[in-house]
Amino acid sequence: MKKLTKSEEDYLKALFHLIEEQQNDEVGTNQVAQHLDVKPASASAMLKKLRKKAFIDFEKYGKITLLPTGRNLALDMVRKHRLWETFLHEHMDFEWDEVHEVAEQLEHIDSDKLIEELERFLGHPKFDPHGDPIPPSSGSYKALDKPSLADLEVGERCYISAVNDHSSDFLRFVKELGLALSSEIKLEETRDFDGSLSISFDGKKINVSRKFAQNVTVTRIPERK
Amino acid sequence: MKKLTKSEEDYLKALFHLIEEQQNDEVGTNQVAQHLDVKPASASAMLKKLRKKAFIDFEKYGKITLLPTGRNLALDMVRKHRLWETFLHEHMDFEWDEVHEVAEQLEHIDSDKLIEELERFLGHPKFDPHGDPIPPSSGSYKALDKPSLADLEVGERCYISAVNDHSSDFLRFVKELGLALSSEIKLEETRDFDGSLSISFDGKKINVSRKFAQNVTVTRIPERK
DNA sequence: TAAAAAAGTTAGACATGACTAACAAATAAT
DNA sequence: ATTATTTGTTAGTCATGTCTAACTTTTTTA
Repeated sequence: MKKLTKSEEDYLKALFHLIEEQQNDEVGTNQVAQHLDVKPASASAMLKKLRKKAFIDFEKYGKITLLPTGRNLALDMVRKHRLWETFLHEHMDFEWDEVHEVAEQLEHIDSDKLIEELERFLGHPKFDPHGDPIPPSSGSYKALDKPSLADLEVGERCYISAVNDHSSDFLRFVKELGLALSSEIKLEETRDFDGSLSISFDGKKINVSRKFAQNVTVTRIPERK
Repeated sequence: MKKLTKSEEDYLKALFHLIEEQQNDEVGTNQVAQHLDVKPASASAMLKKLRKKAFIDFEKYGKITLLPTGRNLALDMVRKHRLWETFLHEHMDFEWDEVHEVAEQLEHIDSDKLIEELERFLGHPKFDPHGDPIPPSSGSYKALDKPSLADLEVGERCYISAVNDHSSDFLRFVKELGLALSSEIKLEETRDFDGSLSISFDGKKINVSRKFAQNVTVTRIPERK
């Protein structure tokens, strides 16, 4: 799992907060832009990038959804932010209104060990200085985060390990395609304009939508050299 | 004093370390590049930028010098790095060989208060986990860091408050120009290709070299609107 | 001291992530 | 239902900091 840029992390966290704050989960480009103090055009570009990486999803002109992977990453940022705020308040003599700005910087420090140790040092706090809950380490269920067909790189091969949509509609479609758990699938190409994918298996090559691909959990086949 | 970018800080710290490590202070572009794992061309560009900001000095194809301002900033980075290393080692259970990488990130956190508090929290340590000395806060003498003629922005006005080169050669030249402590000087323009400056005073407009300007300490005259 | 090697610079390209200006789509108001 | 407004997108620009390739200067060495 490759490292995110500071900006990518900021956007994911912003999306998470906007979804939390508003009871409804109708998050739009302009809200994100305003929250991060950038212009809508900039947000638009970054959101497209995050969609391509399958952290979020949205249709053109539509509302934005945090996908599980993106949500986990956002939770991780919130967790780090609140642990650092607690540290600043309890040990560095920062007032509750001083902690945010510095925590905003500290949350981007990349070290799993540091965060684990920090949590231990602080005595596994459940709440930050503002009374907001500190999310638990996502380490556990992050490990369980299975890749979907949409997470593959072009050229990668995989087997289907599960399907996540149990609607008869979806299952019927899978069957119709001739896809089975034993099929060795290869990702042939992805199309940026609509996120759809081309896959091949059993000598056939077909197109599937991104939505479809996200609902198919897979096991990667290591590249043979 | 405007904030430096992460890269600028890295380059200043690299220069400081290269000068320290080698007994001689002959630091070149390629050494800097190698130390920071970038190509010489990249280092060349950044060094030019730092020279323009008067943190360092060097002639084309020549060796690099850290000017006082740059040295202070570098010392600040070293101080922060070593304080964080101490923190990681003593409180976060990091081994001596694990601290560096994370401290490398933490040293760029921008908060004077945090560093002061961290130092207090650690009990004002004199040495880091590797036994390297932790430089004292430069806060004190940083405040005394007087701007030179070369630090002005184009259009700014100032009075001369002191000259730093006491050679008769230099002093004779100042007198010859007709410059006096009471002269109101305005920086007219700067030329990137050789760093020289155009200044005006008493109705005259003259050219001086960057070396010259760096040896003239000034008091800024606030802009009148 | 003249050729070879090393060190340093410039020019031009690229990625990231901002911006503005112009346009398109969706929602709200009359 | 047809404007008007808000929301979102695209195209093109810019700054930062990196890169490669080609070139120049300095230093080494034979």
